[in-house]
Amino acid sequence: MENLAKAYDPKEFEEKTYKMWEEEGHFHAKVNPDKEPFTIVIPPPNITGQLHMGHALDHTLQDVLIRWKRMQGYEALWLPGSDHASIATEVKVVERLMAEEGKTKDDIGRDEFLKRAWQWKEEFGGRITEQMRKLGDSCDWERERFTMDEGCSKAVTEVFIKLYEKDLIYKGNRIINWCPDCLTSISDAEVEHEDKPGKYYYVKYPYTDKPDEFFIIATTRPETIFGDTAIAVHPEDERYKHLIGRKVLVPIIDREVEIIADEYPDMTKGTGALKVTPSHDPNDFEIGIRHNLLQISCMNEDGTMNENAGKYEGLDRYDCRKEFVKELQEKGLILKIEDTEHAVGTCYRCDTVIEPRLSDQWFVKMEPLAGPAIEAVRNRETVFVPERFEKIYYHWLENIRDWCISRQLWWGHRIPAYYCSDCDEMMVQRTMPETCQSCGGSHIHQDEDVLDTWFSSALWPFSTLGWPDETPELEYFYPTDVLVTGSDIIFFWIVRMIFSGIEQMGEVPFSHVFVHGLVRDADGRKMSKSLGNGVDPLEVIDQYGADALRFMLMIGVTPGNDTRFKMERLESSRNFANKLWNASRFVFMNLTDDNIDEEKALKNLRLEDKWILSRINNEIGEVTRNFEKFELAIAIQKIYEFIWNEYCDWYIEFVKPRLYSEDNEDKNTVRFVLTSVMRDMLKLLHPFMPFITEEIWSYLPETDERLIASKWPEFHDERVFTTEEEQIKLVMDIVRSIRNIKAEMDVSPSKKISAQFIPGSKKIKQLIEESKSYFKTLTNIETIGFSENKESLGDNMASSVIDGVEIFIPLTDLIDYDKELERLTKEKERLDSEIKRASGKINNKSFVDKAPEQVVAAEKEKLQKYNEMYDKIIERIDQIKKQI
RNA sequence: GGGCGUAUAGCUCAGCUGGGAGAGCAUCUGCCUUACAAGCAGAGGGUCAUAGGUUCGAGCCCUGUUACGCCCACCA
Repeated sequence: MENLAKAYDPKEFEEKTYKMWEEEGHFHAKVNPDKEPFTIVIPPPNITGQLHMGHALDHTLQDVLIRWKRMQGYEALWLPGSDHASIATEVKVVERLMAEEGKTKDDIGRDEFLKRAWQWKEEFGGRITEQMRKLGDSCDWERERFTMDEGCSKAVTEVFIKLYEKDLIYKGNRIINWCPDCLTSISDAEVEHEDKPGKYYYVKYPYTDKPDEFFIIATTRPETIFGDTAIAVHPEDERYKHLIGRKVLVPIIDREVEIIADEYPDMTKGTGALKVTPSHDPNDFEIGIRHNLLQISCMNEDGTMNENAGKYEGLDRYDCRKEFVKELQEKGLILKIEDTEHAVGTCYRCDTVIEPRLSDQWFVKMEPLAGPAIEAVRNRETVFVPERFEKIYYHWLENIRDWCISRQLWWGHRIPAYYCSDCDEMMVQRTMPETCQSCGGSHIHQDEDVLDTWFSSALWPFSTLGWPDETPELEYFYPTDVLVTGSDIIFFWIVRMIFSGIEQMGEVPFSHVFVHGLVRDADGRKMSKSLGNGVDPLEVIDQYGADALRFMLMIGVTPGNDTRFKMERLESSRNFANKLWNASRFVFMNLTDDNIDEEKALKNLRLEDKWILSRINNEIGEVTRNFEKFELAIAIQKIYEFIWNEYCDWYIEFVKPRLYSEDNEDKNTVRFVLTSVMRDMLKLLHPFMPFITEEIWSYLPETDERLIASKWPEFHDERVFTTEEEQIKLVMDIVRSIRNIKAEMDVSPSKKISAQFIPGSKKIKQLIEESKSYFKTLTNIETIGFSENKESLGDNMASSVIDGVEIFIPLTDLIDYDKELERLTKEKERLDSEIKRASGKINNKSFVDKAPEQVVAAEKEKLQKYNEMYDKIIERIDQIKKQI
């Protein structure tokens, strides 16, 4: 019989096993009408990305679910791919271009730049998929996709045109979030808000008719004063009511603006009056629309001031603020300056402060799309796990504004809008028109902008399955089942996939959203590049194996909550793998090349055999239920405890003597039980620790299929052995009790001793009699005897009382009665508190009246038991006291 | 400003439907017992943040408070 290597070394088999799975086609899913599909599409990692701990967690969750469902007989598809990550990649390529060639993107032009970007994709796009293989991700690589491949791009154009034709996409001159560093617009979701210290500047605006009198407004952004085109006050504001309609001069530049009435200003904030700058503030923009105000922009796209700022032209916005405030102060136009703290929008990529900017952009009209998306979650077509994330989802959709989808970048899906250079006609269509539909001219050019990366990600669940073509894959695998993701991209991605799926497919893209938290460092900090506290999963895998990493990430976490990465946790995970490895080695060591006779074995099952079969059967039922409820941490915990505490610590120890005996028939039984239970536990563990389980599985006799392709075990009623479970429990109690006595009374564990029992019943006596061999192996009890009463047993004994039996251990050395008394007193006190608790309940009339019958009965039974044990302990204590 | 999460052993965290508080690590004691010292056996250690409430019964449900963390937000 072949056996495992002496030491557990994941390097020996992880890579090899993965290759074997892939070559044998286990990851590939195809349209199969005989099976139910189960589908997960991967959150496509950026092509700029490297595998980090967040991926490791995210992917392990998906792989666990996929492997489980595959074993359950589903046609399980885990569809992999990557995202072109428009802005992130563009930044990288620009950096590289500068570093290697000293050129900017404008130097080389659009076409050449795109060539470099594709080069980047070819070079680094595959990096992460190689890393995913190390982790064990069982993706269907034959179906790998990229958001800018032909099919996905076709889907993007199709969706754009469909939405445009439904008036759900429009082009408009609006205030958008502009990043002066990335030089592109970004969506609301891409703006992060940070509280930053700032100042309130109280600025004096002289009245046109009375230049010596001033109207005071407070602003945090004096540099935008150059764009002021009105002053707004609330129509109900008693302080200002009479001033409505009067005119003031914008300081320094002396532009005449009117004091207008608008509902927007908050009378309790600042001076209650607002300077209106429609080109530099979204609210002011709205006010401007309502009052038909001029839109004067005073900044360039890189955040410097333009010609409207007069002598400040060319100055950076913050330098301008400084200089301009200085001038105002010098001219006595500042009443006061107050410190304040206010939220500032920053770019999520480069952290630059966002400049609201008026420009021509493309938008998706959100309201008609948000409604159905809210409905779908309300009526449970899509369920969030844990549910609390639904609130976040609703809140965002209920307050949504139109989505700015155009980006002033080159890397991405170019907007399918074409313009006639002769007559300015705009044509939105799938391919570039040859002539203008309006004037017939042939000077056509395409819109320069590309689409927000998330526009294509939003289509991922169906674009990857062939849409807009009606493929069999789309028909079979859509809608998908679970979408696994971190809470940070609910807005960016989940929301947009849901409304896109509903709009384009008429059906939600997935039935469950399984949300997980962050992997933090040992001190609870977010892992980040700038902090340099990230732990590289590949290094971890190299050192401890992928199974240990996966196990660590899965155990002891609550869905949606963050987890900390601790080296000790990793070690204990590796130790578990090692434990399983060695237990398996032990089992194989005791097998022969002869076949195991299952039928015979089942007829000859002994107490512990039935017990462990009953226990694994129970685990199968429970673990499967946990899986169904996404309680993966609970499932893995149970499997861990079963393998270590029951299979290894007890069952193997129970059967050792049987394996070393000459009774071949009994050995057959043990071998059957050992391998049968091992088969089931390997199956239960496989989704979590695929490599080691597959490796061990391959050594099991009579195994003609891979574990990955084996059938998930099922609960069987005929494998429930309640009586045996109870009997084993008593045996274990006795063993623990004897071990405890030996340890506490300083008897060497290896010392062979005898034991005397006073059993509470004939049945118990018989059980103890039959369990002699267990006591011998597990506690070194050579001989046992029975007595009717304590008095007949003689002196120099340590003792213990457990439910149903009193145990006495004769000591060869002189017993330390004080120590013994101390031990017994501790036991007595423990019982005492139990009795107090139980009797308190039983004597409480309302408990007996109102609690469920079962609970009351159980409590009564316990109380009786405890009382009996208590009496025996007291007797024993008295007996010892006499002897002292 | 609004919303959410967390608070349980020295540390990191579980605790699934309300019914005698658990794990890993750390600590103490004893073991190289022919699967495993990455191990085995035994032990110690908790007023479950806090104040109320519901209930026969609360770590778990409800309300308030405190601390920490996160998300959202167009208060000049």
